[in-house]
Amino acid sequence: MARLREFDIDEALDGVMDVFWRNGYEGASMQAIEAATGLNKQSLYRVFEDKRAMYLAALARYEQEEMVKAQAVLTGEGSARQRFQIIFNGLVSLAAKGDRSGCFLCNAATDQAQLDAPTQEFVAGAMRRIEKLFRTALSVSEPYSSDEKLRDARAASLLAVYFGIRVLTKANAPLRAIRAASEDALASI
Amino acid sequence: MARLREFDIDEALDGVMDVFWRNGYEGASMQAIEAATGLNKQSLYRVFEDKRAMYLAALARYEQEEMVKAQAVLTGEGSARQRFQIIFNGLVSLAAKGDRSGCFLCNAATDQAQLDAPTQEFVAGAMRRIEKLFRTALSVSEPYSSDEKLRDARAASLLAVYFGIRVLTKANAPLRAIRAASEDALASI
DNA sequence: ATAATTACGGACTGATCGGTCAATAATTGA
DNA sequence: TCAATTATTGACCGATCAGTCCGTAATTAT
Repeated sequence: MARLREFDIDEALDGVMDVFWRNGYEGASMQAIEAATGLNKQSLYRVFEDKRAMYLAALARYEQEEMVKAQAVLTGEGSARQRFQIIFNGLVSLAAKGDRSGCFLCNAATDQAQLDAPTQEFVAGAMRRIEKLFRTALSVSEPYSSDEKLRDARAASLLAVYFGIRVLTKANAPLRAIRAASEDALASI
Repeated sequence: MARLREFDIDEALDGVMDVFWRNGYEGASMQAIEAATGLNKQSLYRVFEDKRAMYLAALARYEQEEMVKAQAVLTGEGSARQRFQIIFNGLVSLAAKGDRSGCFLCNAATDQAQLDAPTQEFVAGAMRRIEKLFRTALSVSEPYSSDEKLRDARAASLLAVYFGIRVLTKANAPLRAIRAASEDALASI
């Protein structure tokens, strides 16, 4: 008995995500979000409580999209090293292509995690989920399949290298450094 | 022939740095900077062109302070591994103490590097300088003293782990993960 | 002392911020 | 067809933003 919404929420979220990703929470103006989504503010405020809710929803969408991709690779075929090779080589070739957008989750960690409790909770949770996925991927190969302790340590270490590479990328570090960090990490597996 | 400035620029810069460090560029209001420095806006604008100049000056001061400390350790005594042990253990105990402030340079990389050219240039430069310092530290021990290629790769890798740990810290990752990443990195040296 | 100069601090600026309101358009069930 | 409901839109809100102006205080050379 009423008019139907004309836009798709997930499509709009892609625009919202893009603005927050590039500009950070405070740097993202509602004006920019309107432009990126092609929607009027009010249409967005009907769906989301406030700017903060848009941010969290965008973060959740980012994680979901990235996790699907990562999961496909890390729970797919090949040895543990081969699986991580796909992930890390992906980072290197992204940087090589000139894509310096970095990682939205990583941005959220440095930008908002210490200022907003829900963001902190979400980011910490997302990182735990990535870490768990890393562990699962390592588990398919020796010595990780038999040494749980080593597996967990290596998963944490790979997580750190992963975020480190994304920071280096966003800082326009030379491709050489990004490639070296990636290859060194892979060699350790 | 004129009145003298009553405050110390570097002391003021510490306050400025603190606000930008915690809140990011856009999240830092001049009002907050006034409160943190105990100075009136106008006193700051007499010294710095604008907010952006304050940000860059704060970044420069951060790098200078951190580099002095890092240099003392990394060009000091002990094997390469021992030197990095001091650095990485420092990160772990900082996190253990509940200090989740992270790294200002790392924040700047994710927050402003892609939005402001001077910031990007500065951050990229600072990272290059840290990388160089890492190389120097590695050079004192075998096999790095004889294998330049391995040394450079390891320096880049350690740089990535370093920033990764700082991101994990700011995201309130469990101390266990931070410690594991640190120990794994040290074991690789 | 006084003239010259500069620091200080609070009032002020226009612009933009996130968020809301109210008038209008569209859709639905009855 | 019409009553009810919701989406859309642009105007609008007070607050805050970065930055400026200007009257006053302080300092120094003369």
